[in-house]
Amino acid sequence: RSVLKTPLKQAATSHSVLTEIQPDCQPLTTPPKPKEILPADPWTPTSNLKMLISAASPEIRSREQRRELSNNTSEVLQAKHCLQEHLSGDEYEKSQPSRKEKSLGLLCHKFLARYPDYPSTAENNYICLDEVAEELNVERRRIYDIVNVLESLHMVSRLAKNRYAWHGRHNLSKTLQALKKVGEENKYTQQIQMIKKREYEHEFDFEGERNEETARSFGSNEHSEMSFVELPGMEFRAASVNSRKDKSLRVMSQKFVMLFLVSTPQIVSLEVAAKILIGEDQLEDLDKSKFKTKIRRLYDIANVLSSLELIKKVHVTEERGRKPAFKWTGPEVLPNIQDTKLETTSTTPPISESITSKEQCSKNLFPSRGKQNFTRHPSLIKLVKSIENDRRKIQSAPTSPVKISASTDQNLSAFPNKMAQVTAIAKHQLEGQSKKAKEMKMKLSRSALECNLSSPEVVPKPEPPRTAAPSQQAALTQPLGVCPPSHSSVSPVILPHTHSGVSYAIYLHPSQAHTVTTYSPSFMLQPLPPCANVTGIKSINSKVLNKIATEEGDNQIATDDPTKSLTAKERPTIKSETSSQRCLKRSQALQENNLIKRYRSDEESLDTSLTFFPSGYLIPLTQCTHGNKAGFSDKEKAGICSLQHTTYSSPIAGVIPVTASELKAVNIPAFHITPLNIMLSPTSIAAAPVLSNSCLNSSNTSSAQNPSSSVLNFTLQHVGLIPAGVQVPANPVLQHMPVSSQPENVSHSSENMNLQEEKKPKTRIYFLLSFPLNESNFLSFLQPCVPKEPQEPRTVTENFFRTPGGPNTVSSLSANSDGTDRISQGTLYIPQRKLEVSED
DNA sequence: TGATCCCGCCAACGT
DNA sequence: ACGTTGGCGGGATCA
Repeated sequence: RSVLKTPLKQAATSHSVLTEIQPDCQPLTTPPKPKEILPADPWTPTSNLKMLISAASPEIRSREQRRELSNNTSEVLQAKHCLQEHLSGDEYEKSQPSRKEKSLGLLCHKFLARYPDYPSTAENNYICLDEVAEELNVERRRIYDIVNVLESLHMVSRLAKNRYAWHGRHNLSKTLQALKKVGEENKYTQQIQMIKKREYEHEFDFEGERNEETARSFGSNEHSEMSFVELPGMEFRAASVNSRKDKSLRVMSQKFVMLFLVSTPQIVSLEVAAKILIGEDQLEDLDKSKFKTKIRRLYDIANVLSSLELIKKVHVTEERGRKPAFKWTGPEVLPNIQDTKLETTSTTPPISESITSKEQCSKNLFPSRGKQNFTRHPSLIKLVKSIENDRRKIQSAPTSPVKISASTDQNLSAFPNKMAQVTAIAKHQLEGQSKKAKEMKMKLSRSALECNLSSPEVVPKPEPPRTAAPSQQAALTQPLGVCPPSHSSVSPVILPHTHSGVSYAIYLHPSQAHTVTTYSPSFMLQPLPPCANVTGIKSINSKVLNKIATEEGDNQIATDDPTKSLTAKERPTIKSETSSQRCLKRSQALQENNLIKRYRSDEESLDTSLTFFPSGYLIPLTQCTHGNKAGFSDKEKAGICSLQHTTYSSPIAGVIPVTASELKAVNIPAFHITPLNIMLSPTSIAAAPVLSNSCLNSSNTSSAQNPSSSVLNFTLQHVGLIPAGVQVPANPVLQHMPVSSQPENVSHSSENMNLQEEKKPKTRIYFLLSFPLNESNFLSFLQPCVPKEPQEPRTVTENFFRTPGGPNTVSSLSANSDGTDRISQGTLYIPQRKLEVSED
């Protein structure tokens, strides 16, 4: 036993060195290992020891242990050491109590080992911070570091006070897509170049213009927005209550990730990252301490991301010297825009193009801010180029191929030695699960579409074998970016995600979030699939309406089983009807009534509903779609489609008879949006531009989109974003624009979108704006963004919301079984997955 | 030594 | 008041 568990720990304290030096002996110097109880160490979840230990306060106990143990430790260490050697030989790894053992990276591995990469919806993967802290034997503070980063990736979401829900990598691809998009919007690429340029200049000392320009462009606009944008968000739910300022870590983490996603080489040095992150507020003059602090934080984030295998450390050799940097080793994120299905696995999307389009978009969006132009002095450009070239010389180590699932072995190899063992262990365990899931996904995706992603595995077809379940899961999981096929029904459909499909809501302005919340509730979404399986997503919506609140509470629970979720839902609100069918009907009816117009959807129509979250970060909407499509009846689809088109033009209002609450629920669903939703906080107008940018990409046609203010108001109110009395004007606006569902429609808009055209239908996008806009602004925002690939609509999602006005809902929510307070805040959120199903 | 980054104080916020 | 979150930076370790 000792072997297993401890190996890690003790092993060489710091590393091999120690071991070598004092292999047997006691570690005089540092009491290395003080560690706590040995047994516990093994990250094994089970470790009872931990429990025991936990009894004492963590710190105290840890310290005491250290002291006490130190003596023993040496012995232990030796033993372990031996063992280790046997085991792996060299790698004794780090286990000791040494600093490394305590590293965030290792801790994160342990943490991750406790949960599957692709948890099934059914399980209640909820995380109790206290428990985790105890089990892992660390102070809670450390767990926050991990969780915060995971939150930024939507791998976890906060449910309540000490609770978080584990989503694993299901939403990862979407999140990454959203982040990429935002990063592009923010022009991080340019910012990076500027920074580099500056550095370069400094060295050589150029003239002034550069500085000024850069500074300006840099400083002024975008960042600020960006920052806000980034607020960390969680996936679906907003769970959060995020009150605090969600500042740093979460946001920082997202930004950091964005940098990788927009960088061509996908390598980002800490220095540059720190500057950009800081820069947002203040241009360059960073003060040193600030810079230093930022770097520290980046290390924290990087450790977690590294544990996730999204990045790995490398060194960039520039003119100056080597600089620590990180290379993205995560999945490639397809640009939305792009065309669809490529088969290439590799990444090679036309970055330049995308950027360009983006830029344009941004310009369009923010016309006023002209400054943005990137600086483009010729001379500068040259510099930049040269720099970049240098940059490319990075030494990165091996990169691991990536992602997807690589086989276990590969993954292992990739890991650093130290961690490797540990990780490996954990991973192995986990991998089984994740791997399977991945495979399934892959298969599915492939079969469905041929995505590009990268899946190593090639199996083209989905196998039916496990299928039922698997398929579902796959759907749930969201495959990495794949594309989507649109398609029809069933099978492939699910695959949710595709990048293109990504919809996300951006909430700008963190602080605002509160505010936002206020007025807006959230609304959300629904998903449906789960319940019925595929069936009626929409129906769900209706249900949702009814009980949204309840659901939320359920959601955790619900998550597990769609079925259950339903029931749960029922109880609260609905109760009876429960059957999903009914829901569906209702929902359908509502939808139809309400709204919606349809658009053409064809099969593809996605149905989807979206949700908006008030939360502050980027939220990818997940969707659940899986079932939906299939589930939906044609009519629904039709109805939906129709709605959209008209929607703005004519407010739904007339149509809707339903109660507000219903509307809320319904509306969204009705809308069916697949596309993006963006919420801006009112305050941050500045932010707006950002948003717009995103939209930009898509481009668009401006067309018609402008909704009249009245419409907006109406919509918003119904949706619950704003209180009934409130008028939009200054407030948020909601709109949605349909893009064409089909390519054609889109096409007109811009070339950017071209690609899309070919492919499938496009999705529609809706935006929610919370800040005051002018009409003119508004228009710009409206522009539809079409995802590149249209994917299917996936959608579903979650739902719920809270409204300011709707205390009821809220309260009910709060009632959740969990007891969590999540809702208390008003936000709601719902279980995304609940419906999902998966499982099967 | 510079690169990393653990540790934990203590403030902000919630309850 | 107390508990939860988590910003922040000193200073210990690592390389």
